[in-house]
Amino acid sequence: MTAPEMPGRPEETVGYDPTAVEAKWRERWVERGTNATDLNGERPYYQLMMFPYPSAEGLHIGNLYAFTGNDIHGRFQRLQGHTVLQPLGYDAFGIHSENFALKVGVHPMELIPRNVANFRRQLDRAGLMVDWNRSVDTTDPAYYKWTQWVFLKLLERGLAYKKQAAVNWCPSCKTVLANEQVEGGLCERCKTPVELRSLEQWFFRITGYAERLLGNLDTIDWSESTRMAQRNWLGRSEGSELRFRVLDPLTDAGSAGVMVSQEVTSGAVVIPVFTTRPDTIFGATYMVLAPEHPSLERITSADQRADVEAYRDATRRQDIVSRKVNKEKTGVFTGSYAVNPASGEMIPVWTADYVLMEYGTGAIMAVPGHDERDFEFATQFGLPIVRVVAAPHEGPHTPLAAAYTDDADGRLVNSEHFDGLPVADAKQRVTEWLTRRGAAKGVTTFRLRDWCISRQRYWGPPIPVIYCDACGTVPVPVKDLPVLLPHITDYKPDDSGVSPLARYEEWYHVPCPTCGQPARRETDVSDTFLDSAWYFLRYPSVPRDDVPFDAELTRRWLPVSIYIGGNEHAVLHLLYARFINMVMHDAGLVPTEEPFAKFRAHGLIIRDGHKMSKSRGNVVIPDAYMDDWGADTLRTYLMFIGPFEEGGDFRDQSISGVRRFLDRLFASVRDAKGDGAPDALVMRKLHQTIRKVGGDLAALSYNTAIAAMMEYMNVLRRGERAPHLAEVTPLVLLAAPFAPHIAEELWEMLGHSTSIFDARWPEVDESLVRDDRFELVVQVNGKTRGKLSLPNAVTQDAAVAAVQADAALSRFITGAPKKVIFVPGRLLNIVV
RNA sequence: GCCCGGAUGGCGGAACUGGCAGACGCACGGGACUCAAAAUCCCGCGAGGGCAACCUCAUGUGGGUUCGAUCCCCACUCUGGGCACCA
Repeated sequence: MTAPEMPGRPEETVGYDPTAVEAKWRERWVERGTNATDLNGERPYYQLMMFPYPSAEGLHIGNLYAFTGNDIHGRFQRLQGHTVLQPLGYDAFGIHSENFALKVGVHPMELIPRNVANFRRQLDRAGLMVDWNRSVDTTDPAYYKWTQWVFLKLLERGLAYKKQAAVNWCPSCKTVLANEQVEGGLCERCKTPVELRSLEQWFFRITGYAERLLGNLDTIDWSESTRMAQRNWLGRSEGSELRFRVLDPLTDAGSAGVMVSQEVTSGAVVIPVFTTRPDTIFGATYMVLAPEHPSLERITSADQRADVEAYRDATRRQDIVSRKVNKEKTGVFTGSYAVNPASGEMIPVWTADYVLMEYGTGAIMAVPGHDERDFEFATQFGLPIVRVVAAPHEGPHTPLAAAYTDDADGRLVNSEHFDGLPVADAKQRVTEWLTRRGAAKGVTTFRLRDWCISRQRYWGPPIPVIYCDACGTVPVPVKDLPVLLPHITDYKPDDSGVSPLARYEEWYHVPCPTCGQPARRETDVSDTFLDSAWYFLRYPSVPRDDVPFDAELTRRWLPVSIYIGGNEHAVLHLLYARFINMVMHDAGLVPTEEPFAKFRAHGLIIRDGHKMSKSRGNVVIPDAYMDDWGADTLRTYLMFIGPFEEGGDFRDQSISGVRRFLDRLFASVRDAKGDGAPDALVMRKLHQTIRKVGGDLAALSYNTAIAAMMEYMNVLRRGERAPHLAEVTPLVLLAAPFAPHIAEELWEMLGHSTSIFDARWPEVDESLVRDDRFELVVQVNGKTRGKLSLPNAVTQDAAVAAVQADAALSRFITGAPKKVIFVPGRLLNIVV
């Protein structure tokens, strides 16, 4: 021990110097290789945190919050005897970096290493148990070589394809956005209204995995809110596909009021529609096709052609915002009629942009009586509204003031032989009936679209494909990877719809790998989300250069034991990562379908009741707090603010309480003595605390774990007595995950020459915790009136007798007890 | 509009499976130490009443179930988030 012994008067020398202690242990950890993971070690535990984007501003307090919560869990698992792999890397490709580089006029290839170095410095200061031997940087050719390999793997498995598609185009970022990157019609990055543009794009067939991505959600240990967000995003609906015959306007000359017999409609176009309410088929009074529907032109009558084309052109030009914000419905009659397959009636066919080509079949049967949108449209254009469901108090002709969409206790009306059936029964019966007439039942539709991964930008991994006039689309051979991103000075995007790389002929001219003739490279780069969709597979295999991930190591370390990150990635990153992992599993390269056995979203840190923002000037700079208080105090305080999964409010005032706790911890160890026997009551509290903290750490309930340690500290330091070594040594271990530097220092003061993180978590001694007496809560008529200390084995009768013998309690009992509720070991309630 | 979650002292928050509401910390008040201050240590700290022992009220609002409700049920208010013309 280095400090002088001053039992009884610790207050004069309380306190420690975090700056010196933390610097010492940062160095010592590097020297000893404390944070390096032996990948062949026993009981592997893969502790993963979402890797950061290394911004120029440096580490954000939100990053630090997430990483600290992660680190504490990882350190705890290590103390539990696991070999913990806790890697961290950088997600440095993407529009964010590129835009920033353009703004400050520094090439991203110079900017990113600078930012990474600054991040690394801050991360080291925070005392994270990160194995830097297994880091990744998505912009490093040694990494994106394998991102390109992932693309080729999907191409090989028929999961990557190219198509001309209307895509979301941000006129400000000058690039295509994935649906996930459009929020309310605005670019999530720059808030510019997104336009529709038709471009040739690479897509991943994630929709083919929708059913499994949904089904597996029930099998993984994730926060319910995250799973719910994914379910909503996948948006599965089950229904039927009905076939509507549209009479050919050329041969049938169909017009209002003219019934055309089915025999003369042989040239009719059949248009499938998807519905979740086949029971309302008799109420389908018109049909609507999306303006982009391929059959629209075929069915439009000559006299309506001009109107329909004008409408289609108008909607095409319109950006998503005005389509979605303009609530009033627009549409045009096509001049054609379709046959309602249930009633045989002729119903008009319209086109309107409230029907989306991307969902279902791009055409609907409109049931204005029982669908709000159809009701609005029918009202606006004077189309017939027919009631086919009636609530208990309504009849078949009760007028509809609005769409009646409630299907709980309605019964069918105006539906021929189905009249009177409750909706639930009708759904089944009508579906069966329609199925016999050519409809398809049990059809599922997803809201999810295929993942567009093309980006017409510079700062990303080039998509590894070559176009040859003779051989067509040729994948770059794996041996030729990586397709290096060239260092070009003019990487500013333009309106051309192609990547800046397309301006560099010397780069994109390349001989065809198959025939050797002159060919051209793909000039688009891939979406940043592809970089992050597989990085967790890479960590254990760094620095292998011959494979993306080693078979043996992957089998040993995957799936990830626990993944911690922000809920803002609930539907983007987490869904893509699950998809890519599932594909790799199908390819036999990864042991499980799901990459993350357990996922927990951490909360957000706000400050003084408000979200942190530069404009508000309330941003917490981690460096400043580490200077003033030390990293250990900042870490512990962040975790003490509130439940880790909920976040909390950062208040400057409150941090002092945590620092006081660490000062007292330091003083306790320094003052502890080894002679004599430890105090029995203190030891009981200690072992209760060991149990409590262990349980809380496993459950990420860090705030209550810290409270429990503080509570123990209050017991430990009560009175003038110097603590006993046996009373403080386990406490150092409990505090170690939170405050690793001071814990190492104290561990050394306690005479250890190896790292505290190579020690073991203290065992709970149940014999110390157990007590043969307990505090019985005494209630009279449900009101607590006091408590009695009684033996554990006390019977109800004995407990009642004890209460009656106690003057302070028995005075509440007036008359004979009517009823007695006795909860052994806890409570006695006497009802009089 | 639909789907999740939340609301507890001056503040952040705690409370196992329906069983002592307010742990722990901050702020605040009082005391010890000091010439003094800071630091440190000790005591108090939901509201109202009482000299006191104690009593009454109290977990967003209004009902309900129960011996007993912060916890379960119904209705509502406010609030955070997700989805949103998805047929």
